[in-house]
Amino acid sequence: MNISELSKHSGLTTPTIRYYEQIKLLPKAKRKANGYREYSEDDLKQLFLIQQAQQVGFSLTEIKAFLPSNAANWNHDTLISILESKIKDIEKLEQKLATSKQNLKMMIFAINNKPDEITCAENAKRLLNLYYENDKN
Amino acid sequence: MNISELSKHSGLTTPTIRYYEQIKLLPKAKRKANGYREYSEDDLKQLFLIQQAQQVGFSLTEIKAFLPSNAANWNHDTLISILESKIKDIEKLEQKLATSKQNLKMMIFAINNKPDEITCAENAKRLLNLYYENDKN
DNA sequence: TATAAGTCTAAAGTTAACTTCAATGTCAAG
DNA sequence: CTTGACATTGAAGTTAACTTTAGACTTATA
Repeated sequence: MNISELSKHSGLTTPTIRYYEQIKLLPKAKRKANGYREYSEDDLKQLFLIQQAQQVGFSLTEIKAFLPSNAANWNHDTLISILESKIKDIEKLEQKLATSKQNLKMMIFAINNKPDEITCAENAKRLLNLYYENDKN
Repeated sequence: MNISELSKHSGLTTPTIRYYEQIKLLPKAKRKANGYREYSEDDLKQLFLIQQAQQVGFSLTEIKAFLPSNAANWNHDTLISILESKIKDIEKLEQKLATSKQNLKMMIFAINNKPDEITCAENAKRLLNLYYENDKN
């Protein structure tokens, strides 16, 4: 497929795809006789993988290091340990998300139950404290 | 406390703290007679809150919109709905993290169980496919 | 066959979130 | 009373991840 088709399927713009090739996040694309890039399903899969990794907070540099297409450069144990450390990263992030969610729920509760006699400014301060107290536990 | 003390407690550098004031993520600091900024515990709490929100993927602009110190500008219902939408964002992200973690575990499994007869390059392709198949479910 | 749509490249521009710099002022210790 | 650590400002520089621009070539459509 041409680059615009890959763009449509992947949700990335064509300049972004070319940029990814440039920074070696994608292998150098095969070229047709006319010089146009030619892509396969595998490229599309790789773009999905990249996007997913990116959405959960990995930088393009990190992603590059752990793409299957680079697997040939790795030794087995290094690879496994990289993957395992990524899992740990994710678990840390999951923990943070859980805390944040808790905090947000708490703020909603606090706002809904604001004592009538306090002002907005006082309430803001109260919320900040609530939020913070919750973080510590 | 002085800015360097706030820096130490919060883990942010002093230029970052001044930068946050500049972009109004922090209220304009009170000044001592000599012109030095003077901070309170509340500022520290706010910095923790900011860092936490940032770690789970919110931009500084988003964070600014939802800091308790801005609560006075909001109306009750808008505020609640912002908070609720943040919770939804977090839940989406949690979903993505879970998928990614699954994928990583699968890759580890696949690597450990690589059939002896296939080459590294073939294995890489196999991994990419495994990864992608897993995403769809 | 002309004109629009798609592709190419290299290079410059953009945005977020900081960091670094330069020039200057303040304070605490010996 | 000077030396070193800390503070101030405004402005310029940095990095990641793109996007936009410009100029040229190719392909599909009316």
